[in-house]
Amino acid sequence: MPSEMSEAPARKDARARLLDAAVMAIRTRGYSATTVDMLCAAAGVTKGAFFHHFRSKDDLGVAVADHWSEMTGAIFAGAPYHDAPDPLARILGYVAFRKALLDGGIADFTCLVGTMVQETYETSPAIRDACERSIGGHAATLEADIAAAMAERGMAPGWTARSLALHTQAVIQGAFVLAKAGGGAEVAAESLDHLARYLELLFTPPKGD
Amino acid sequence: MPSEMSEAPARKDARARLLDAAVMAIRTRGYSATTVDMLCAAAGVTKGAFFHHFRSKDDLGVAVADHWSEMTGAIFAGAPYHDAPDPLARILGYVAFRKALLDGGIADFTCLVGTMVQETYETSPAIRDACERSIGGHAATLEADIAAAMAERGMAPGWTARSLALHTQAVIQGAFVLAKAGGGAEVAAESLDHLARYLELLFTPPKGD
DNA sequence: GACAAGATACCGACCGGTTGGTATGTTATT
DNA sequence: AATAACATACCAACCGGTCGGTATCTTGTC
Repeated sequence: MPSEMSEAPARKDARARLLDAAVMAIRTRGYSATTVDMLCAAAGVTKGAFFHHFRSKDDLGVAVADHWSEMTGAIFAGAPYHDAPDPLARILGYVAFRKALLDGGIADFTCLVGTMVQETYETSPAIRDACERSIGGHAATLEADIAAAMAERGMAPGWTARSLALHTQAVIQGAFVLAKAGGGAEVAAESLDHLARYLELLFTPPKGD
Repeated sequence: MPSEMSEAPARKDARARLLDAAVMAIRTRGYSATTVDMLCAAAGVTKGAFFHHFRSKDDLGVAVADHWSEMTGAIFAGAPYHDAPDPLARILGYVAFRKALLDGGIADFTCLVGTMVQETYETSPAIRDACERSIGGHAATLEADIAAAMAERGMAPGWTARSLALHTQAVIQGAFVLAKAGGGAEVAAESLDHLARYLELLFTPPKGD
């Protein structure tokens, strides 16, 4: 089997360059408006190379969603908020980390799979499933901390750790939509502030202990 | 000048049929993947009629966003939650109303302008502005109730009525993204439950009065 | 109220460019 | 010499948009 970490081939291979180009192009223009030709131009390869590595445009869509899962998985796995001893601090640290990520242009901080699934959920089940894996898998990394914070307080609320983890993702995805409509990261940041406030209120007993 | 409410012309005119077709097509497939030809086929008109009423596809995009604003504006203006005497009850009534709207297929309850702005925010300023007007205008209908609930309690928090109104829209938009990825309305409904819980906690003093 | 004149609504064939995709090379690595 | 990794050339279908034309409705004038 081909080793992924063989000697550096001087330049990244066409497949990796196409995936990187696809991430930015789709975040900027969406999936349907991103053409194979512009991907090849951005990656500096020809169409022959594209269809050597991907059977179809939809196949690229699935691959880029998986690529996105790996990219973001590495970023969040290496983030410092995991070091906090208190589960609630880790959860709030996650939200603060996401807020810190709201930097640069809109295409630089918005979510590839969130954008892609809006266009393809009905027409391409394979892409939709890849997007669901990406979002669901990321939400799962929060679930343990949420469950720990609940157990620490002996909470038995009418909601589950999973539903709260998914809710955080809903806020984040929605914040991106508003940022695109309103033209800036500020609206998104304020929404993340509300999310952090909700989490604090949820895990703070109504009467001082 | 031609009266808009003249004798019913037996069938809706082509422009209205095209706008209705565009609402469903774009909610299902997105803006870019929706072609002028399929719109004409769905509306039962020809391309000549399309370009008689709209200068371009983007012009249709702007018109359908405005059409959406009018449609949803009428629905929410006529909804019963406005009758509650308490401002907080009206706010929670709004969230409950939105939850009740989560019915039917995904394309039947998701947001046209939220979908459209994700694809066009960078490439079509006119469409993006129309989507911003739609979302911002809808959020503004919540702002007065939020401000009233704040004033009623003498609150002076670190957030504004507008930011909370926009946050509700972020949750709703994000819930739609998760519904498309996860394939159902249940995830969206649970996120709206979290939103309602946040609003209750926000407007409930931490100590019993 | 008859009638010319113009505006409006709509049709469907057509156009140049673009689309995703293919067939067939050529080159580099093992 | 196999095989993977590309490049070149090409295609049929489709894309948004244009065009000349027609039917209908409105309006002003006598």
